[in-house]
Amino acid sequence: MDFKLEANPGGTAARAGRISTGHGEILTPVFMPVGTVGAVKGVHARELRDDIKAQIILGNTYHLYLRPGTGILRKAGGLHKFEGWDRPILTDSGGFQVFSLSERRKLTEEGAWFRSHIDGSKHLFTPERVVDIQREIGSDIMMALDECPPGTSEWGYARKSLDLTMKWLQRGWKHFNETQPLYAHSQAFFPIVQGCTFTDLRREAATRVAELGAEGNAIGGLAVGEPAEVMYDMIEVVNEILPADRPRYLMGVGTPANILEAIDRGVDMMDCVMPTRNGRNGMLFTRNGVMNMRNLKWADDFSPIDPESDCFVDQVYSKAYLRHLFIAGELLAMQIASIHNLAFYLWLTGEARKHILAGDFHIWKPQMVEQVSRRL
RNA sequence: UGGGGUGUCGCAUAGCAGCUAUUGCAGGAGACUGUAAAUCUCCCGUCUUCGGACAUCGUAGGUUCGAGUCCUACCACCCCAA
Repeated sequence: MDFKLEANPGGTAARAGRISTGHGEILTPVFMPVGTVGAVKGVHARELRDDIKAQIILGNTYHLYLRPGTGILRKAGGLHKFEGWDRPILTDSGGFQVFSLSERRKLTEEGAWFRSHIDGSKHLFTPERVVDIQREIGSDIMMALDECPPGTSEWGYARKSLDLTMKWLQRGWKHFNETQPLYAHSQAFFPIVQGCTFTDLRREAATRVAELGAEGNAIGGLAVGEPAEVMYDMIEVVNEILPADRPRYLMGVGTPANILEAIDRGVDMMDCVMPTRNGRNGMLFTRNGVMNMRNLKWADDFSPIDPESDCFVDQVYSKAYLRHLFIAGELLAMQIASIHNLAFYLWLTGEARKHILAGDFHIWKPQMVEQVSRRL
């Protein structure tokens, strides 16, 4: 993997860059659609490529390990072939499941024990095992195993948690360097900065992560219950330390406004389930604000979903029709909403890139933040 | 024209003397941030100073300390005979 910084204009920490991987280039800043179980829910590969213009998508180690299992993925020749996606893939390590499945797991120094949410069986995720599984998945970018503590955690817990994450990081990094890819493309390993909402812990974590010299670095443990302003502060603190010549990945963020604020603070890559999950639940993100498509007010609004978008679904379908599909419980409603939202997120990060390259990002951003935050 | 049955918030249901009338659907709104999520929460008779207040089980009477629940009449619908 290689990263070229193309623009880093004054007046903002925002930057534009270019990541090359064994599955092609990624222009940054970039939003990465989430495809946890080997599928971006409700969206197929041609829509991802042609309508959404996705450059890279996610998969999840925990979910793919449980089902279909690494045996099947190896037989398939890796996740790219299995799911029919020939562009880059990034896999999360299962670290987020340490957070989201907290009632079903137990942490030890050795690793994280999970009781499967599918059949209740017990599994141990160690920093080494998680690298091995991601080798079998064949993702272009793999993530370190970490503990993602809630945003409301106290300093004492955050301290202990960070120590564990750092120990796991050393082991995962060592194992990554001692193992080889199983398929014919290279893989990168991204360490993750934790430290909750505490500046001292974040600085320490960022310093130690930077020392590894990985091909890219991630910021985790944000947008998990803390106020947005605190999240922005933490991004700033961390990005002052993380190397400028490597991509920075902000994990799991966020709303369109969150994404613009993160880019403004020097973040290059982001992912989030919001465009797909909220889309399935009737919420549309647009450049003019947010719409709840189930609301009565759209029942007779026959204007296009997004008149300014050149995305197929935005031009062809009306708001009234989409509302009808949601009220009728039709699958198509969720597909249209997911495609629209992802296309919008990719448009937004693409537009940010254009304005960074043009040198007027600092003017464009505040106005766009205001626009996308409206409730329609 | 006889005989039998049934009427509960838009629809469907539970309740068959004990105080606050159940549940589902439909309808309205909100939530969702490295996906256990096509999920979850709230509202859904009227008024409210959000503490409550007042109504209400086809209609009208009656029995009873107390009636959606029992009795009588009427109305409506359904079924079976002609």
